[in-house]
Amino acid sequence: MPRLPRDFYNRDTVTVAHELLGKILVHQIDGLARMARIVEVEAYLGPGDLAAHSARGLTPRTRAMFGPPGHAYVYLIYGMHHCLNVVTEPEGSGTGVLLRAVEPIANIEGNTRGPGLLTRAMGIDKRHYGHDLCSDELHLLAPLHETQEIEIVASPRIGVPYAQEWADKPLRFHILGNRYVSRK
DNA sequence: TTGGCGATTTTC
DNA sequence: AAAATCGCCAAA
Repeated sequence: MPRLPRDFYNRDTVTVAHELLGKILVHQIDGLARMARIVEVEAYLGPGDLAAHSARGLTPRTRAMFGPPGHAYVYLIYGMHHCLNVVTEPEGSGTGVLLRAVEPIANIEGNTRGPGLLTRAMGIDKRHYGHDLCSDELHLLAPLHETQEIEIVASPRIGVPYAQEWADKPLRFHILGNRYVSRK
């Protein structure tokens, strides 16, 4: 299967979010490839998006989100869970896509239905902050052909009621009918 | 230096 | 419905 090139990520964030659905996340640990299919994501559109961390501006924490596309923005939430984002658009944009749920394919143990759960199951944590997603260790693959056409459902993002008019925008996307989506 | 809080998950 | 748990960041 072809690995997604950096150019894939250097595009409009909503476009990338849509196209990430059905792609395969790969993390190599001790020669073992943990693989899972992305079934749910959320788009964060930069400093103007009040739900995005980058709305706070360039800080030590958001540095990776303002970095070049095709890298990982990992953060710790509620003091106990890691979340993985894919950085999109040209360097400095502060945009990215949160991976919220994946479907296990190979070498995966445990629940993957939720942003904190999928990072745990994939073995991803702060060590991967700013990590290159075009690397041998951590990258994404495009299936040669979809087993079936993917239907995308849009809905408001989870857990951002404070973001005022941005709270209700339909920037969460998931694969219609997939059982590994984090919520009904 | 300090205090409030969060792109969550689990349990009561 | 509420706890668990800690790094980030704005304010002082």
